Amino acid sequence: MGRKKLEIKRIENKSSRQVTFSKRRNGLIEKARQLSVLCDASVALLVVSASGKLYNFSAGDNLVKILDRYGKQHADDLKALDLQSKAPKYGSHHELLELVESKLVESNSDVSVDSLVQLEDHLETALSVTRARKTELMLKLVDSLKEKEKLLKEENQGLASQMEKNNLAGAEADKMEMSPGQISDINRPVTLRLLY
Amino acid sequence: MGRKKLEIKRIENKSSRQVTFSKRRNGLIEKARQLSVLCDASVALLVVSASGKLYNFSAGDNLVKILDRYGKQHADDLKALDLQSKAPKYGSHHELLELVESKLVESNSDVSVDSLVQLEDHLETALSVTRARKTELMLKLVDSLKEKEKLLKEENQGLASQMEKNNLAGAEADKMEMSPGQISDINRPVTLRLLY
DNA sequence: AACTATTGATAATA
DNA sequence: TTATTATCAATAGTT
Repeated sequence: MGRKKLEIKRIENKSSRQVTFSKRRNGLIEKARQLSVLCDASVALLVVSASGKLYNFSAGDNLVKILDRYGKQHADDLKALDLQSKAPKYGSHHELLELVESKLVESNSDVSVDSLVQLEDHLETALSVTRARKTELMLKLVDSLKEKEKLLKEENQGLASQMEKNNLAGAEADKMEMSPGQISDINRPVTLRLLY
Repeated sequence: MGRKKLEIKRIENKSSRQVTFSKRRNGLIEKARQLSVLCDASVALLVVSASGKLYNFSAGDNLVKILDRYGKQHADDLKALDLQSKAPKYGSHHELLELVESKLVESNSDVSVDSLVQLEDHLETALSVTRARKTELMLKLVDSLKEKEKLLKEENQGLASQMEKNNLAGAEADKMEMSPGQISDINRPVTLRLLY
């Protein structure tokens, strides 16, 4: 779409790569917006430049909802993420507060509205990503607890039925301390009451 | 880019909306791929169709890495922000809805910037409340599941020890089908392996 | 799914 | 960066 056909491979010239990045990034965002409007869809787009700067866009729904949805459908892919977040790399509470404070001072001394808008955007994206991860982690925790519960119930039932079997065998010999009736009326119902 | 200029607004005809969605989604993904290759960038793209189906694409890095990277980059700022959402107690859900609704009616009849600023404040508060409640409810769910787990474990242990007791009594009479050894070596360890 | 007439995007350029 | 414009690419409507 230009004066010449361009092969799709890394542009070696640094400045034209930069120009192309800027143009195509804007084009991509516009296309995303159009898709969202035309087809009533939600679109989230994250672009990280080679220099590490992140650009984000979302339409039709906020980024949180889209990411949440992704998290639910791809929980398995995200295990690595979970593991990383379990070993937090954050400093102490005190350190964090100091950092935030310094960022705020920074932004207060900079009077440009544009730069504040940019900062707002970055923080909002970061917040969205973090919220999505929080939600995802909590959902996974709930799932794992439910799974544990299921296994425990199975185990419990297995033990109860095994016990009943043994009790019947014992009753036959009339040597039991506790009758089968006591077991099924007192012990088993406790479990059932708690779980159903 | 077609036989006719297309206005960028929701396509009302369902089937042509579907066709356009499919075409443009593919186009968007191709553009994302090209940007990634040409400019050595990472791109993540999530698209949710009106019918709720999710399509995702990423290039240059996998989506998890892109999200994770950005999350970490700003994790420090966010930790502090999260702390804010712990304290406050708000009115009922119903009250809140009424407030928001009344503000919306107000703002539609009054276009002043001031009133919109006020509305923004109110809505942000409502959003915070909703988030806080979500988190609170999830934490409660987690707690209740953990409590269930604890009770089940106790129950399980009770059953196991009761069973062992019965088995010993039975063994004395030499009428057991299953020896105590089988129970403690085979049945009990399964529980332990699954839970710890 | 294909096919094209058109519009849209953008590479080179300034 | 921003603007221009000659080209190439995407796609809307059609088969």
